[in-house]
Amino acid sequence: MISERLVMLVREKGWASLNELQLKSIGIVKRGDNVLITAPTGSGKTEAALLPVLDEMLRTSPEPVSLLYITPMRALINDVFNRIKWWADKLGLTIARKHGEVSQREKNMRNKVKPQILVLTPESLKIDLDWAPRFRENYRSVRWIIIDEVHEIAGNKRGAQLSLLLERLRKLFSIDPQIIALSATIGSPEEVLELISGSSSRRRTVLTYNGTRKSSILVEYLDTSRFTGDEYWAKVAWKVLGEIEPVTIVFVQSRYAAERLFKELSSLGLEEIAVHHSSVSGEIKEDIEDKMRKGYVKAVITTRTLELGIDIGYIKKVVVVGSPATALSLAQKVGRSGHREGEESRGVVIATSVAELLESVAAAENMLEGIIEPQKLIPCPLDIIAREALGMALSGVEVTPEILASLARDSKVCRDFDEEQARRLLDFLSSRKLMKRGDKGYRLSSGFFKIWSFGRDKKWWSRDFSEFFTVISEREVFQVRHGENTIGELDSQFVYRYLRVGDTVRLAGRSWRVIDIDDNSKKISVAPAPRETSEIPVWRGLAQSVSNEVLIGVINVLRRGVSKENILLSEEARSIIEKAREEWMRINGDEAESKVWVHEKGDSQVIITFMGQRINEALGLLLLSALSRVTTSISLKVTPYAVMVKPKIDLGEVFGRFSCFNELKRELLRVVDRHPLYVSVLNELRYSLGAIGDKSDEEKEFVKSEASRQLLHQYMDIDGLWVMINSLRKGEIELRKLESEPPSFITEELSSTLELKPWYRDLSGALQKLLKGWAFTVEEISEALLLPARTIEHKLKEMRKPGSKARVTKFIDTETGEARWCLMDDLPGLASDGDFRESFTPLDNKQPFQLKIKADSDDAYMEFVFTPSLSVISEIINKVPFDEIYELQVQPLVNGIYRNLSPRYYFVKKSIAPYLVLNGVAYLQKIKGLE
DNA sequence: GACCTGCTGCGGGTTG
Repeated sequence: MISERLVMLVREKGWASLNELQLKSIGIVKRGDNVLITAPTGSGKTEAALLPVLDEMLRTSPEPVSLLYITPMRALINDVFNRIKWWADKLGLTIARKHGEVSQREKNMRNKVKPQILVLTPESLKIDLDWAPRFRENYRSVRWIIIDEVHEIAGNKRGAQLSLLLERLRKLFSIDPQIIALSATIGSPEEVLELISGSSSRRRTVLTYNGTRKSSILVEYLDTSRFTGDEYWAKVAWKVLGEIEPVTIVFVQSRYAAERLFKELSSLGLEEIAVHHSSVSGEIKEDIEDKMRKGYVKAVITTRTLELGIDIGYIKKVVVVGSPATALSLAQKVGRSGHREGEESRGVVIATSVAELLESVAAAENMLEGIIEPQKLIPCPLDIIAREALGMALSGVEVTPEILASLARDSKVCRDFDEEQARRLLDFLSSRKLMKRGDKGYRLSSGFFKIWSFGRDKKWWSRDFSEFFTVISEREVFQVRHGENTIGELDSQFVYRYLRVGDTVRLAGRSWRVIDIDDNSKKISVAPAPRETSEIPVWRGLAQSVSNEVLIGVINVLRRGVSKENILLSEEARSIIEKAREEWMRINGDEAESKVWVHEKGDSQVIITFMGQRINEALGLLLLSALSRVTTSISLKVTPYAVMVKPKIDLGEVFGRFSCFNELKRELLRVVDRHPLYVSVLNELRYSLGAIGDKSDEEKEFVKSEASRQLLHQYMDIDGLWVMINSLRKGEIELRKLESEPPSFITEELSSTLELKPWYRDLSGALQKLLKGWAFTVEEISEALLLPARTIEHKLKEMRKPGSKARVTKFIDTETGEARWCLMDDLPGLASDGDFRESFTPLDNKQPFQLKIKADSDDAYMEFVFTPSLSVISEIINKVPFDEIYELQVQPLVNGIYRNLSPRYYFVKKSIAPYLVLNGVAYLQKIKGLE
């Protein structure tokens, strides 16, 4: 099947023969189909794709560049480059590699010695298509494209980007290169193949190869519920220590956990172990990988970094600490072990809670059954399409709506993208000055280089030009500071979702009270706080969410017990599962039909749905919107099993409000921009669409609706929620009250989940808009904006200070005695003829009062005596030698019992001071009258 | 103290 020359080389490599996968793939690849080969790591995939292509290349000695080998990771490029180079050198083929860390010198060589084979990242391909006019011409002769580790990008925005790039390549040179994609076991191979095939006219073939390798999974339970801090880690370390058989990979869920466990294992006397995660330098990582190949280490503690890509030699065993959450992630981790033909992959999962235990068993069952989660791509991500439009313009093309629409459609990134939508996108980019109309279409405009800047005339919001080519956004963190000292960093998603001013958070081994959160500078100021029970533990609540497939598996385990034979359970794990099953059966009995249970306790309500994270997230958003009409203090927790909400709400009534899907969707869209994750989604879009700079406050409807759409798609399942509501309405699912306690693992899971809190992006802008022309109490504002009162009050106090963009002030509503806030500039209007006139009108203007004023908190008061009329007061105030008053106080001249009630006003501009003095007098006279 | 992935081209000039 392949030429003699290659066969000789296979022998020279020392291989007895090609393996089953390689033999199978040669025939299929030679047919010229677009192929997706799914096979476990270490089964010789690279050669399976490469050999038939090399064979063809030998026959035709094609022009440079004829083979593109694309992989999503730099480390993998270096690895693959060296492997292919061995063949290329022997066969007299030219080869080059390209990624961000390849030296300029090596990159420059490409134009001198043209490579027939080019190994590169999707981002480097984009650079060539957008920005390398000279080298780009070589792509004309591309005949094969191998895409390695395609499962790493098919489900995310990099996948959409690559799909668009491949389509651009086809259209640019009217070519139809053969696509050969390589992937680990995935859930939706056909769709992935379709996405990268785009408009190619070649036949599609999926080649699935499971090999002879079997897996066995041991699930263990470690009860950590009574332990915290050092004790917790000591317990985990002991457990892990007992599992290590060289070489073992131990997967944990955070870099911190990796370092902490390493320390603990070392102190237990374990030597020859290492830590591997993204913050470890590349050099050290390579050294560790080398030691693994040589068997010089006993164990490596790692995050996901060792799940990806390169060859790490023979691994005896894999240990996973915590819930694997998806069968895909478990399969990829366990697949790292037992690379010898015919040998088992051995995985041990250590669950640290009952829910984790159930999820681990379910994930293991799914994995062994081959139930792997499908890749879920956001359909039609406008930000990614915009980047391709800009990229084409950067390459000198005038982009027309026709070109853009057919590119998006043919690439399958956006199947129903029409010219009208394309025109709207291009018009929006033009309105943001990234593009402008040319003779035939849209060209690049100077605004593009203001965002993606070369360093000259850089604005504070500018990004480096090179960042234009990647869709991976920088990990955003808030810096936590106590005075001048930096305490640590917190992930922005964590902050948006769970942290508010006034909360107590645990960080760097102590408790801190949050004093201020500045969204612009991404800084949080804190002060030491006494230990409280209500503090927020940073490490909880943000783990990867449990997939629906695993959730269904959990329900099966609860109904039927553990069914697979190759899942081993420790005695303890088995009895814990039995206990959980008993509790489950106690409330559900043997009845097959689904129910939604509602359990009330005190002022809170637990809704047990078992419908998964995404439906429950949507339900949470719906409850947030419903409750916001009733109250201002809402507490909400979301898990895949249940939603907890405070205060209680009549669910039947809430669900009854919607008679069709569109009504439900409209309601959710109304409140979605207050969802804490909205900010992160929006931030990701803003740069691609140019929605930044001065006008960022008034987000254009265009950007807002795209951000809402992506948020709903990514984190919530509103179709699923509608199915649930509709089934409840039709009586197919029962809404039943649960009188007894819910199963304890559900309560346990809820208690370790953090409260979700609404977030307002640009809160001062929202307050400014709301307050315009009127005056509200904090309670009223908090209700209107769905935010806790203390957050509002904090912001308003900040906004009254000089220098604030929209200054506010507060006065007393004499009718109710409540404080009302308004825009400082609105005060004269409200005082003279608004509904609040009474609050600024003294009942008696003969009675003398005393006025006390100071410019700063340390200053002494200036004191004046006056009788209340606007002109008299203004005259007095004008004697004050400063424009900004720090504190202003009005007192009755005669001592009385209400002397202590003298109203005080802070941060007052001199021009509005007379009105506040009148307000103080009116208030004092009112309560005097009440005496 | 969630995790992971990526990131100018081209040609002319100077220096050893």
